[in-house]
Amino acid sequence: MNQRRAATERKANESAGRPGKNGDGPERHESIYHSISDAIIEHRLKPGARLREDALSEVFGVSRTGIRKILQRLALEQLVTLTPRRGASVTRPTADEAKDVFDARQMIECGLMPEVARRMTPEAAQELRDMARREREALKGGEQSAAIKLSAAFHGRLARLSGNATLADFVERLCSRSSLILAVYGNAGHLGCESHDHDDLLSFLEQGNGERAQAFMSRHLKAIEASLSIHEEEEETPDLYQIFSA
Amino acid sequence: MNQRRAATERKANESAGRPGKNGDGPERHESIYHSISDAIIEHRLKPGARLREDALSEVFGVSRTGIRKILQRLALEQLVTLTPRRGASVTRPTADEAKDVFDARQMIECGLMPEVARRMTPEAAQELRDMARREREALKGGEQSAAIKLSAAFHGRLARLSGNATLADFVERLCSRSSLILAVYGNAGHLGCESHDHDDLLSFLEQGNGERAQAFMSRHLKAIEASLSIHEEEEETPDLYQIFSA
DNA sequence: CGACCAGAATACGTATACAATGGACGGCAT
DNA sequence: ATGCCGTCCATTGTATACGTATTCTGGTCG
Repeated sequence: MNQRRAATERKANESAGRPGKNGDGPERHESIYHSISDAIIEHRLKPGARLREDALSEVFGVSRTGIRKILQRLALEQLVTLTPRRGASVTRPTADEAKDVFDARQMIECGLMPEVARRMTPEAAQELRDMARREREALKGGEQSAAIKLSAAFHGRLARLSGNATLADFVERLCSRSSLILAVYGNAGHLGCESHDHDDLLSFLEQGNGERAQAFMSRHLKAIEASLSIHEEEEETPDLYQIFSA
Repeated sequence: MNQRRAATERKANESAGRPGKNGDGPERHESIYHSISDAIIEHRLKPGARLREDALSEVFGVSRTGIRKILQRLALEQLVTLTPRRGASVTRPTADEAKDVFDARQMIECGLMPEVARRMTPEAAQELRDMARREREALKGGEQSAAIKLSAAFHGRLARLSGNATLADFVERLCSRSSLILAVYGNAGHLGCESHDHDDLLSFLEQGNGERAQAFMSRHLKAIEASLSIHEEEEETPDLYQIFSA
């Protein structure tokens, strides 16, 4: 009955992120994982933020064991960085990593477009249009965090339509990391995806025109990358030398 | 001093996979991880094999906590499957997954070839030629398991030369999974990579001919995939009926 | 003779307790 | 007054113990 004790204390459930759906069951960890990963993707947790194990365990009402498992999963997805003996913190992507991620998205997402165009169905198109609409509304309403998450979800859903689960997983991972990159190198007020880009892309896909969709996706990703201000932040102590010796 | 107790008992060290380099230090987990992952890639642990936590903890002389961490990491790389309440077992890839993996390799590895050709250096070429030679020797000597691991390492090293660490990680993951696929769907005696394919590929890369290297890689991967006998295996108990009723 | 149910054993999931390490603050010496 | 060193605290890493579910086996009933 140890599991129930946390539920009995009730404080954990009150402060949990999603009060409605935290069952006692085994999907509890999944729920916590999504709470944390959403918070990172939505920039509620900013790069560099420390994630202490016992703080998280207290917030979510589970013991440190479960938190550690979730933290390790997030670390393998490179959303958090695990420093030995120092704990976990939200990953701060370097400029090199940012370039790698966008190059990878160029290759994979663009390469997937022809197959996506081939498999596009009216139902899927409708669902994607809904997502694009909600993203536009969130953007207009000033809810940046919701817009970022919806944008990543749009790209992920699109990749999933290709039928290749492995590549879709890769794309989802890349989109999550892109959110982090936007948090570090993005300019406030000018979010990555233009408001109507996703709708335009959908039009090409509904026409079954994979080639134009591929070219458009390429421009789309290039535009996002170009909107970033990539400048290697100061690293460690060495920059102090070049700052004060100048 | 709890850590030392296992070392004192000495039985763990005697039966450990790599007796030489298991320090007490924090890289112990890394060593165990590689022991298990190598065993899977080399088909010493076959798909479907159960991986009991306490058995592993006894073999390696660490407690179940550390084993669980390693098992979860392997699960995220899809080398082992974690069934709730049932434990861990070596993943048995489905035919669909096999197709996804090889399609993904087509897209990523082929797409990487031009950049690899551009960045190829004499030193890197020499290292790759050594790996190809060792793979050929292992194949000739009948050491299938070593050849499989070297082949995966060759493809991974090649991808790493592109300079894109993210895509290189993806390729390494795909190569590991490919080893599993070969174990399930490969024909004994006819391993995936032809013995001189890797050498031929290296020639194109050394010439800086990215286009031909890309085309060759595409044929190379298609050849491997074609050499598999993809047939959905029987699932569960029903196969016993059709085996013994025949 | 076969199938189903029950009990026991085995193995996983979770929490908690303990140990070790790294950082921070305060004191002391120069 | 400042710089260095020692001690304390905070936080993670690891192990172990307990609870629970699943499975295998043995017995009984149809």
